[in-house]
Amino acid sequence: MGASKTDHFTDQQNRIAILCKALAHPARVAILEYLLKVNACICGDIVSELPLAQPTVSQHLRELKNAGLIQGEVEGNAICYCINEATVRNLEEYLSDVLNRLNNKEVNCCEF
Amino acid sequence: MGASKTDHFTDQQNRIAILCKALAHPARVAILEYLLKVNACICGDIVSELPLAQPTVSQHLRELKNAGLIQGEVEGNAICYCINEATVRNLEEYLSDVLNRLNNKEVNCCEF
DNA sequence: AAATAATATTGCAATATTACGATAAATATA
DNA sequence: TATATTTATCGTAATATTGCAATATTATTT
Repeated sequence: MGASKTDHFTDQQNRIAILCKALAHPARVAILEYLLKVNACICGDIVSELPLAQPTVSQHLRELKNAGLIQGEVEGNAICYCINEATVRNLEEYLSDVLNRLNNKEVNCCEF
Repeated sequence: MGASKTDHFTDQQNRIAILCKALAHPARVAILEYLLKVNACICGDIVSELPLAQPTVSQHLRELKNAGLIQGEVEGNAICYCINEATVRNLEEYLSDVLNRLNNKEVNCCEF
């Protein structure tokens, strides 16, 4: 095979997996951090910041955009990307909830 | 290609990418949630909970374990898995930090 | 309108992931 | 010790991801 059986999982499980997959490559984490660091965020800057060719960066940007983690805006003949806060928050809140539920458990059996 | 250029990124960027990759499949998110829900955490239970064959589940469990998100303990002739809280917290804190830095930015240019 | 600049898309090769049947390994029980 | 039970590993097919050169697209400038 090679394709995952998304039908059998809940919408939330699929959504979290999609968000995580978008961050499952160090280049895409680096893009996120770069967008965080700078106040201008033109695609060309990202290309020169990363050790990857322009088409590769463009592909990574598209994956981040498809997952809703960033959004792009046409700015002259360049494109300005920035972080979509709400989506990052979704993932953060999910993990926060996991930690809360974990702490409210009577036993987390293997944990010493 | 197909292999990512991990050398060119920071340790943190690689670590975050590894954690996210471990959660980049709905089955592995489902495993995490199942471990959260139950107080016993036997591998066989996970297999019967998921719509996947036993070797496939075993493979997903190994990936979660390799990323440090869960740990397994021999329990008779079964194996008891549970969530490694510290690792989940690492990821949650990273995202929390991203959100903080985002809110402290003067401008997040594209965000209306 | 032609040339320039910035980003996206296409096509393709190399590698990784996903899934599972068959089988092995490890432990428990009769 | 033989058998059953549980989980891991191997082998392999199908699909996905990664990376980039070549090229297309879009917008700007001359």
